[in-house]
Amino acid sequence: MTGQTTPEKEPAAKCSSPKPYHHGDLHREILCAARDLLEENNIASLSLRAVAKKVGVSHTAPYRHFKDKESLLAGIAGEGFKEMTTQLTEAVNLHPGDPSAQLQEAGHRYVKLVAENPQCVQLMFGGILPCDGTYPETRESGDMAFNALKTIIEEGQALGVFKKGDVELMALSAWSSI
Amino acid sequence: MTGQTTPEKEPAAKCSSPKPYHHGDLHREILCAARDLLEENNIASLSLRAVAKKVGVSHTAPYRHFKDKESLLAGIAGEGFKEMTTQLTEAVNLHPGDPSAQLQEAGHRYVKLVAENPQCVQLMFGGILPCDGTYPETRESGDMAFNALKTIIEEGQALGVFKKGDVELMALSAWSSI
DNA sequence: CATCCATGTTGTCAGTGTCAACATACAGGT
DNA sequence: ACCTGTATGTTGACACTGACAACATGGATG
Repeated sequence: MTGQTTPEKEPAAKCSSPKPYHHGDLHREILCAARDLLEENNIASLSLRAVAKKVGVSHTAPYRHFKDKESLLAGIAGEGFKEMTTQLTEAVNLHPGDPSAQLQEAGHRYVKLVAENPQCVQLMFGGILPCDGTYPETRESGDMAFNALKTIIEEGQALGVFKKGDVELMALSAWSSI
Repeated sequence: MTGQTTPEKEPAAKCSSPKPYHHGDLHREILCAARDLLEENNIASLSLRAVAKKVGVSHTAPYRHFKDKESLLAGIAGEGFKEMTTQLTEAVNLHPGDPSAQLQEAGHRYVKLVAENPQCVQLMFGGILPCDGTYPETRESGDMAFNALKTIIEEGQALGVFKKGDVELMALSAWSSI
């Protein structure tokens, strides 16, 4: 094919990956494939090699994007937290000025998220990953989701809808009870 | 009967195992060793072979006592629940007629148990094991612990110390918040 | 055009879960 | 006392896995 224009690659979804080199954003594709395989079975039976095969690369290719298996898991958890943040934010935007409805909507969306991605949620909250600073990105994403929840409660207190009290503690309570 | 001519074996702790054949209660020794190794690292890095080596048997010996690795994990979780039931019961007996103190004591003991056996607790509540009837014995032990907690709350309500309400729900709340 | 480095592949290794085949010793019937 | 079945333990093997080293490739940069 002489008229070889740049091998057009699919838009590669929505992620913010700066450098798609040879492959079209392998990092993202691996994350997606891993997430799919994770939900198909369980965490223990997720293998890097299966992920690589699903994406269509060699069995060590993932090591160019994730230090080891746990690192990949942390990546998946991070995506989960981002998704959760999105849901919480949408819940807020859907009911402006009504923290009570926001909280209910948030709860509803959370249940749905758990129902659809049980293994991923397990990964996020199951204590499989170390909670220290081993995976800063994952931790950051988790904090964002936590803050989104805290925001709802703070707003509710400001408007007198929720009882006053330690926001941190209340958020933590709601957080842990899920 | 020349008294106990049978080769004297150590009391083998407190478990109810009827038939120590060749080895002296391998089933129990495997459980103990597995629990130790589990706490030394984490669930993912616990291997049957390491357990077998620690006990001093061949790498397939555990298969005579546990169907597979998950089954062994379920056994460990069961032991954990039994231990928890013991702690809850002791908390009750320590403060007869004072459900409030019972609950506090129970909480105290629970925290201690978590601090000393984090991996085991993770196994019990982390959702790693299937919650359906796959491991009846484990489930039964778990129910016993749950009932022990329920008992405290019921007694508290009967004595007017705790607010009335759905016992099941309150217990579930306390249960899940830990 | 030369070079570097991020990316991807091949080959390899030790470790793991699990099974089949075999060995052993206790139990109960005869 | 012997025979025999069965619960228990061992040896050997297999496929799979995570991880590493060495090598290949191609885009970016000078």
